[in-house]
Amino acid sequence: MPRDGSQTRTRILDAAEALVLERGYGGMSVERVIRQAGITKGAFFYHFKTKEALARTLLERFDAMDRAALEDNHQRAVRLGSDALQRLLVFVGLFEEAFAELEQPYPGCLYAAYIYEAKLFDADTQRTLGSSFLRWRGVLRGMLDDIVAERGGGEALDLEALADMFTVVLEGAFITAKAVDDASVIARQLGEYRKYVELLFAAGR
Amino acid sequence: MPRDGSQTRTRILDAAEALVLERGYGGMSVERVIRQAGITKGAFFYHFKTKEALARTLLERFDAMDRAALEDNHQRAVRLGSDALQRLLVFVGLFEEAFAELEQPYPGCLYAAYIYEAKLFDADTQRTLGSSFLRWRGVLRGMLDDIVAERGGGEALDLEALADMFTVVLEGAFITAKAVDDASVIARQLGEYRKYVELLFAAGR
DNA sequence: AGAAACATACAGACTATATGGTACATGATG
DNA sequence: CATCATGTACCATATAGTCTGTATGTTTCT
Repeated sequence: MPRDGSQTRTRILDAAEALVLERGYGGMSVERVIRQAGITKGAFFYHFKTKEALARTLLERFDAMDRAALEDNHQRAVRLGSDALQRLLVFVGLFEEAFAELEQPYPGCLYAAYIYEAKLFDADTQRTLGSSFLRWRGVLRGMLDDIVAERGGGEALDLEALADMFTVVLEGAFITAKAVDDASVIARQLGEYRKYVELLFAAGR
Repeated sequence: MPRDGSQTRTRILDAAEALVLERGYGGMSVERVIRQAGITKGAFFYHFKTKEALARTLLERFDAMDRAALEDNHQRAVRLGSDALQRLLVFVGLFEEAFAELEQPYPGCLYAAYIYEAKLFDADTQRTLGSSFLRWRGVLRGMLDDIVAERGGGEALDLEALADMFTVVLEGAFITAKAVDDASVIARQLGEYRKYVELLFAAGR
C-alpha cells in the first residue's frame, strides 16, 4: 500500500458524511464508517484520534465547502448582475440551477443534522454552527442593503428576516424533499423565494 | 404504588421526545430516558417492548398532536376569514401568534429529527413521515385552490410549491432559530410567508 | 365482609452484544 | 533502515434487553 494516507482520510470523511446524513451522528458507529470506507480500525484511529475528532473535522470540511459555495456564487452574481436587485436574483438563480440538476433528494445539510443532535457536541462546535448561519445572513443582508440603497423603500421590510429566509427555505426544502421523496422541491422552493424578492421590490419600485 | 401506569407511560414519552430533539434517536439511550423520567428499567420495558417500539409510539403521538393543531387552526381560520384569501392569511397568522409567545427556541419538529436519521427506521415509519408532510400540503393546497377559484390568476403560480412553502418555512425556521439561538426567527419567517401570499394575490388582483 | 386468587405496575440484578478505543505487529516507501 | 500507513487482536464500557421478585390493586367466592 502507498504511504499517502490522504485518500484514506478522504474516504473516511466521505463515508462518515454520508452516514451522518442517513443515520445521524449518534446513530453512526465507527465500525460502520470503517466498513463503508473499506478500511480497518487501525487506519481509522490513525487518522482520527476519536469519533468526536472525526465529527469536528467533518464539520470543518463541510464548513469550508459551504463557505466556498457561498463566496463563489456571490462573486458570480456580482459579475452577472447589472444592479443590486439583479445580483440577488441571479444569486438565488444560481442555487436553483445547481439543485435543479439533482435527481436524488439532496442528502441534506450537515449543519442541520448536527443541530438536531446539538447536545451531543461541545460548545465550540455549536458556536461554529451558529456562525455558519450568521455568515449566510450577513451576505444576503449585504445584498439586500445594496438594493435598498439603490431603490429605497427598505423601511417597511424586515431585512434580517428576508436575508435569513434564503437559508430557511433551503433547510426546510431539504427536509421536505426527503420526506416526500421529491428532489424537485428544492429548486422550486428557491424559485418561490426569488419570486418573493422580485415582487417585494417590484411593488416598492 | 398506584396501579395506573398511564402517568409513567406519559413521562417516558415526554422524556424521550425531549431527548430525541436534543440528541437524536440514535444518540438517545434507554438508560438516559429512564434517568430523565425518574423510573427504572422494569417500568420502561413494561410499557415498551423495545426502543424501536418507543420510537413508533412517540411518532404516533406527535403525529396526532400535529394533526390536531393543523385541523384546529384550519377550522378557526375558516370561521374567522371572510374570503378564501383571508382564511389563508388568518391561518398563517394563527401559527405566527402561537410561535411569537415562545421565549426559548422551539425544541424542534420530531418529523425533521426522524428524517435526518431516516435509515434508522423501518419503511413503515418513513411512510408515516411522508404522509404527514403531504397532509399539510393537502390542506394548504386546498386553501390556495379556493383563493384561485374566487379570484382567478392561478395559471402563473406553482400552487403545490406555494402550499409546501408553509411547511418548508416552518421547518427551516426551527433549524435556524436553534442555530442562531433566537426564538423570534420562527414567527418572523412565517410573517414573510404570509406577506408573500398577500403580495402574490394582491398583485394578481 | 373477608380472604384467596389473580392481574397490574414497577424495581433491580443480570446477560449478551455492540461500540469506542488501544496495543502491537507488519508492509510499504523514501 | 526509519518512518509512515495500515491490519489484527484485544479490552473496557455502554447499551438494549431479560428475568425474577414484589408491592398494590381488583375480582371472585363463600
